[in-house]
Amino acid sequence: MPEKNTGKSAGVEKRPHRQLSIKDIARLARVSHPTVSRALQNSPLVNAQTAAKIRKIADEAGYRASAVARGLVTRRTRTIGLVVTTVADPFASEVVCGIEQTANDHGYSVFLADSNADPAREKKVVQAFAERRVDGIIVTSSRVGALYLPLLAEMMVPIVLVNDQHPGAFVHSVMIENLSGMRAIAAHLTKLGHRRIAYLGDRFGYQSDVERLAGYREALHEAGIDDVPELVVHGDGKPEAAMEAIEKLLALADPPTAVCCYNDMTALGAMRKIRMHGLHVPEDISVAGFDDLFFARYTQPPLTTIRQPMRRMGQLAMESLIKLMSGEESVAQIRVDAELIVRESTARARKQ
Amino acid sequence: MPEKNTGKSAGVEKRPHRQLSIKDIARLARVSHPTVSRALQNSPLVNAQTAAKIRKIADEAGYRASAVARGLVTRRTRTIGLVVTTVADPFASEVVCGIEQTANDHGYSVFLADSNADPAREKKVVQAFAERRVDGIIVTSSRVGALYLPLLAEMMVPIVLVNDQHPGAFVHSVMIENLSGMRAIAAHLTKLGHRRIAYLGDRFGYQSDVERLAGYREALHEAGIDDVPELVVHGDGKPEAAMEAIEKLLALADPPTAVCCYNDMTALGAMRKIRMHGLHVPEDISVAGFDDLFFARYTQPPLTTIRQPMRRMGQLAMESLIKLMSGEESVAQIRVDAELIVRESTARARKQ
DNA sequence: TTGTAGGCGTTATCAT
DNA sequence: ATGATAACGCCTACAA
Repeated sequence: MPEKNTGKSAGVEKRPHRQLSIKDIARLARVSHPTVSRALQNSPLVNAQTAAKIRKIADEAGYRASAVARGLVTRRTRTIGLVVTTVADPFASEVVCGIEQTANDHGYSVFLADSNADPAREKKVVQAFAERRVDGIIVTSSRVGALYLPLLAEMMVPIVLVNDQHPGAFVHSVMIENLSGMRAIAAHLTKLGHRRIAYLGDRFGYQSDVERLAGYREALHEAGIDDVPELVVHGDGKPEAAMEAIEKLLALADPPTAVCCYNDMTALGAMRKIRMHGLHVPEDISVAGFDDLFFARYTQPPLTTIRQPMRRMGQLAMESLIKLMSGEESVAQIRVDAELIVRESTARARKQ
Repeated sequence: MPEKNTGKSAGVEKRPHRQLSIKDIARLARVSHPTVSRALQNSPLVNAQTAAKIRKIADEAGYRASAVARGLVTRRTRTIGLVVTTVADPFASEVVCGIEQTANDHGYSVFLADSNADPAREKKVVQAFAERRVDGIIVTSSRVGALYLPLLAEMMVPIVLVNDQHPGAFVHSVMIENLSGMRAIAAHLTKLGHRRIAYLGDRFGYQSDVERLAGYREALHEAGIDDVPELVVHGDGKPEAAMEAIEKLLALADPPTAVCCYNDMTALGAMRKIRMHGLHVPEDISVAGFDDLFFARYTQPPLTTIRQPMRRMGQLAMESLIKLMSGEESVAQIRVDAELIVRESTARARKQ
């Protein structure tokens, strides 16, 4: 029986060629299937010799046990679902990389899904994960996290969030130290003699933006600088919006001498626009980022920023999830430290 | 029976809580399971009224059919494996994004795996895909493609390659028009009056590097410029190596007035190093990239480059794979056109 | 140490 | 139009 038609309307689909099954190996090895199963799992309940023979035969035959059949009976697929706003974002892709490596090292496969910050798509994606019977889920940098919670809760599987904008108290998460990170950047600028320091944020109200803004404020207060509302503007975490937002700053009667950007992507747009105005970084205005994406050291000038250990954060998230999936406890909120990286986009303030 | 211990050594693992099955829904709806199955598949073989009732009940109960059980019987998992050198690469992540979206729109889920260009890992990854019984595989920007072929061939599933460095004639692939793309860039430079134009390539011998180098040469020949071996150097497609490689060019007694870089990442490193030498782009030397990654428009100066429609290429690859998985024919080699994007990193050659 | 007999949750086949 | 029954490929009692 090589192939047979499924009888579907199109009539084009065919059943794929049949793979070797455990029974085929059993026949070849002249033992029963369970014995093959045991041998392949290195069970001590099987004679070492026969086990070796079976493994040899299975190997030569190119036999691969079906994870789907195994998943059906064990009720664990050794699969996780990874939701990300979009992989085409340098921050997300680094985190994904860390997650994937760790998952792989522990025998897990990962289903990747982009949500595009589209609630409808997000729902589809989570439902797909439910049908796939994933053992756990990681959500990275979600902007609509609030929508997940009910959906995800239904699935009855552990969930870990990475830098989520809506940290529910009851879920597990890995987050960067937003506040102290941004405080370090802002303090770096005050120490360089800056007094008019602006903050170019993400969308107003996002958790990480709130925390970073708070860090910026703390540093300024410590340096005896009062809040100046006109120096706080918001973009959306991407270069385009940053180019618009910084216009407001540059149009000020007394423009800032330094700008703390929400992240490196924002800094990228800010630096571009500054240049388009004929101004120079850092001579006319200092610019700092957050994330330390790969391009930060190659911008002109190289970008002073805060390093987030993105891969490490992915790894931590996956390790946490693995614990949870094994029924163990795991730290609910993991906070990782940020590191100030001083490059050339920040310099001493000119004498006013 | 809420939970029971598996009896594994650790003793910590538990069977996850039982999900609703088709039989549960059947009981609730007072029909047989096959009828539920049919109703949920919108089969015409079931009374419209009862079908509606069943769907309502299933929906309210939050029932999700198990894709793993379905996969076992249908022998199709509606799952694909996606191998990428590393997602933490802007080119790859864009392609992945296009693939994922398209897959999702067609009801496919994608397993993502990084190979890290490590043959051992690559093997593990492909074996995992085999065990997962993926219906197809896409490999993006592989640098060790040659290793795959035997492994992948065993799997008996369709394979599509995206910008692979070792295009086997017998596989399906989506590739950018490397030659004409690089020729367009080089021609753009000759038209600007440049005569000493360098080529800063990827690793020597890679298919895409060979093709782009050929395009560069064609353009120069058309402009009546002879080959100058010392003007052709190689990096590895990343900024660090580019910084080293361009040193050779800058150290020349008669350095080039323009450099065609293998890709944008290479250009990023090249521009940085040029600046470190106190030179300016494009006044002292023009620089061009290839890919049009997101940052290209934000470099200082913005980068002249060749646009690869990365998402589109991912989409094409996935669509091609879907056809193949359905047993249809599909174009073996899809070549997509590159588009010249002129920005500010290239300018007229100064009078010598 | 090994084999036998279930069952995991679907879809498919054959009755009815 | 629906229901009984048998796979799918594996794991896991339990029996031998």
